Amino acid sequence: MEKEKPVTIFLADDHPLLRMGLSLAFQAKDTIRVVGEADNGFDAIEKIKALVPDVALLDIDMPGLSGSAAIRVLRKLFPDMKILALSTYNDEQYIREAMAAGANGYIMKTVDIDNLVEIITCFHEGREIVSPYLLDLGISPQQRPPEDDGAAFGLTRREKQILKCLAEGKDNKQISATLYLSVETVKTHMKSIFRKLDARSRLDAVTKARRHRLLE
Amino acid sequence: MEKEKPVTIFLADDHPLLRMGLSLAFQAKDTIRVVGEADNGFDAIEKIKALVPDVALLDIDMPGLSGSAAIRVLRKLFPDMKILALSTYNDEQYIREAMAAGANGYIMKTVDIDNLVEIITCFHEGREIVSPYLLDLGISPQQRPPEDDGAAFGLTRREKQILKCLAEGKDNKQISATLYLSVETVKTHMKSIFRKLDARSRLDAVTKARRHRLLE
DNA sequence: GCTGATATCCCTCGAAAGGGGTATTTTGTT
DNA sequence: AACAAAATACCCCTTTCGAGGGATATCAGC
Repeated sequence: MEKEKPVTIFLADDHPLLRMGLSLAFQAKDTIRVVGEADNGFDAIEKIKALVPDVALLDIDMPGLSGSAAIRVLRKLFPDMKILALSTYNDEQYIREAMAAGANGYIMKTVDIDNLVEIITCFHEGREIVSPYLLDLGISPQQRPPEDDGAAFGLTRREKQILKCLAEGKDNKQISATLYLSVETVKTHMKSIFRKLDARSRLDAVTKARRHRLLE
Repeated sequence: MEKEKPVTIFLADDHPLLRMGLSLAFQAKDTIRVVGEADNGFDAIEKIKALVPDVALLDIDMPGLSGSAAIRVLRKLFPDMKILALSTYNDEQYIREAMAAGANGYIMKTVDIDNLVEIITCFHEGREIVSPYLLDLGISPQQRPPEDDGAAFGLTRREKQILKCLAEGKDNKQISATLYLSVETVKTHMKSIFRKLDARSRLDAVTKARRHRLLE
């Protein structure tokens, strides 16, 4: 049997402990080699551009640039790179978001290590793995990101920040404290968000934001 | 220098990868010895009852019995055990919840491994570590759990129905119309839901429900 | 019988939300 | 410099929430 080159993989996750777990799990396998790590989306993109690994394993929930946003960028830079989203949640919206951003797969952090290794090697061999869960949702991998959402909903930077706070369940007072604004200003922005999203309540706004992947 | 017995520690987290990371990090230190692991709250309680470690490190977000609920139970069984909550979120409410359940400390998963080791050894030596963050929230460790022993989430059928309506963005009036109830009844159930989920707003309730996969 | 859990309904009251304005300052782009 | 867009802040107002109190009725289980 010929000796194959190991699959090179890049890890991005904001939890050092988890990265260590992954690294060590892969070290034990000579078919996979970890070539780099990052703890946020920005860093991940920069390093991946430099390292060009076979596979990028990106956590969805990272500070700064989120995994989904990073995936979107990477998918444009490397149309053929195998990108796997890693996440704590099996939330349907998160999954759709990641897949829409251009991920080739979505993996739960509850995954067993051997399964993960198997998934990665299969991916590298060109076989697409579509879990029954993804099929249930009617999602198939390798979708191209729907023509750059640039327009979004015309939300400004500030409005997106506030929307994000909103999605975290904060009330106006907490949001004002988080962003160092007056409550009145938050209310003003909130009105703009509601108008742009055609939402009638904060819950409605968050639901619509999730649906349209505005939370990145 | 005399040779001390290593601190025995129990790990509970539903992510095998993270547990592996922790285990390996501790293996490198001869001052800490991992005596057991679990991937859910029920299992953790059973094993901890059998093993009686010096320190229990429990993830807050686990399927089945959550970390906070497990902490509450363990605190009653072992009033003096050092219990540390581990979490992805630096959400004030989560922190308060864990501390109220009887945790001695709250640790973010973004923690550096060396810091974690230091924290644990300090704890074992009897020194309480109160992070500036906890102080900001006016929280001090070693609080006794307030009797409230609501096991899992224990939502009733009706409460689940209302929670679902809530997640759809309905207000109390719409919910009452949907379920043929008076608004007052909806409010009563809503209060129960808030209490059980420890939510402070409807958005918060929905967020927590999503996180704990209560919406299906 | 008693108890506990569930479900239903009612009241008050202060705090937040939500909708309508207007106005100033900052920032970015012609 | 001129202009547009964004960000900030405040006013008014009504409705809805959410936290306190209660209360009654049913049904299961001991």
